[in-house]
Amino acid sequence: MSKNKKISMSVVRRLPRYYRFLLELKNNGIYRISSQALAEKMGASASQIRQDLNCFGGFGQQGYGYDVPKLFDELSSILGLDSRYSAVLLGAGNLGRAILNHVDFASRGFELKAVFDKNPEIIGTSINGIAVRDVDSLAEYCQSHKVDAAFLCLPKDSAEQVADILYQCGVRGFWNFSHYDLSMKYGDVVTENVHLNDSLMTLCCCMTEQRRSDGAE
Amino acid sequence: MSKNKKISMSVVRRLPRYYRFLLELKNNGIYRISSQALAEKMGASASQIRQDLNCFGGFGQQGYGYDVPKLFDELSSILGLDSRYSAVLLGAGNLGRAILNHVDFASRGFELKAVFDKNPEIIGTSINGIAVRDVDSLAEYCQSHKVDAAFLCLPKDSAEQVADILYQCGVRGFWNFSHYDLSMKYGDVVTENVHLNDSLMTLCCCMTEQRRSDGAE
DNA sequence: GGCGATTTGTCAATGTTTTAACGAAAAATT
DNA sequence: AATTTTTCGTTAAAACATTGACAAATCGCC
Repeated sequence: MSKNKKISMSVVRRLPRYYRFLLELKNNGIYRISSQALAEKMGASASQIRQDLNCFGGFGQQGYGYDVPKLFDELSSILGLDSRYSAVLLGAGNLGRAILNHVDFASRGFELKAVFDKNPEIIGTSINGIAVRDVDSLAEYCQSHKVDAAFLCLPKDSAEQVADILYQCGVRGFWNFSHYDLSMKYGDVVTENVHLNDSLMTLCCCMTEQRRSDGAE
Repeated sequence: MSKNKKISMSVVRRLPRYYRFLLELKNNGIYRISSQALAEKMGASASQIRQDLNCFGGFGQQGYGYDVPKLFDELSSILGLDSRYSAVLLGAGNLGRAILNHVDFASRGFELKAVFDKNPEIIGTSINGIAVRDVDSLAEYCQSHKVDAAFLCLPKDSAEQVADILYQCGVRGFWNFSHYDLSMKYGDVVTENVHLNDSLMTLCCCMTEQRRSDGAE
């Protein structure tokens, strides 16, 4: 049913947001919505919504709109949320632990299998029911277990070291919180970068820009 | 010196990365670099780098390239990192604490002044030397202290509640980790969203897309 | 100090993304 | 059952972003 054209990254980045709004509609018992109504709710243009959804096939119906539960299911499928990608988390520091506690992996298509760190004080302890292992045993673990994805919550230098091991063991998906640029070295991996420091700098930049233009007015 | 044309968001989002690479060059004692060399290092095109930097004025010199320390200083200034925006953090749960411990606010132009939460068990305790206050005292605090920015590390519903208070007290910069859409309601605020769950879904989507196209080959 | 090599700043061309317009299909209404 | 309204899917246009090309400026060398 899906059109065989590559989906642009701009569209992919909007899909999770559609998914969220559809879920909310569904939970509120709304079973039908028009692109216009959804656009107003989301602060987007109706045209964009129709064009985005049409990348994957015509889910709507003229004169009616979109069937909410159906569209929601289609989105889940497009996003691949029914997957069970096995994942490991690297670095059980503040950030890693926050991710562990805060993110619901299962509903996003991942199954967290193991956590690794190099700090002897926390190796052997348990977080959210998952034991923290010694990072030295990473290669061994990856060879005996199929690992699809890795969540990198460690500093740049450590990230560089573990990335090599992970890549050689066939890991091709990375959720990268470090400043190490994976995609520079490995061409065939899927990388999703989350750079918190960059994000905060961007905020600072925009606030400063606004302040300057306010002053200039 | 800066050209009076609005900088596009695409450019702004690249600036922190330039900043990072420039800092590294500077730390390595490299005081001069051409757009070509920087492009290779960053995996970008030389043309893009020249065009990006030129939005702010001609920092380079023909036949020579760019002076690293000078360019670094210019970038700091463009990003506004010498600012001292006063900030408060809302929500001292896992995520909030991780942000507190993990992010260096000062070097990104912010000064964290206070932390608020609604959980009685942690109100009064101290994180990183900053006392956690009762969120009920937020309005009072904001009225007696100038607050430029807020970091929202709480669930959607709570975010909605505090956003109103913050906006009414004049806060115009938001680092938003919640799923509440601030920019929908308030037009004149600067919002930088970090949606971890969306990010993970995006990774899942891209991995699934790759898997599908691998299978089709 | 002159000359070839280097490298920027900028303009033009290309590619991508968003918005607008409209025919066609289905629903709602009379 | 016919007509009006709604609303999609699609095509065309506009806006925006990236890449390529080259003249002009500066550097480094002889």
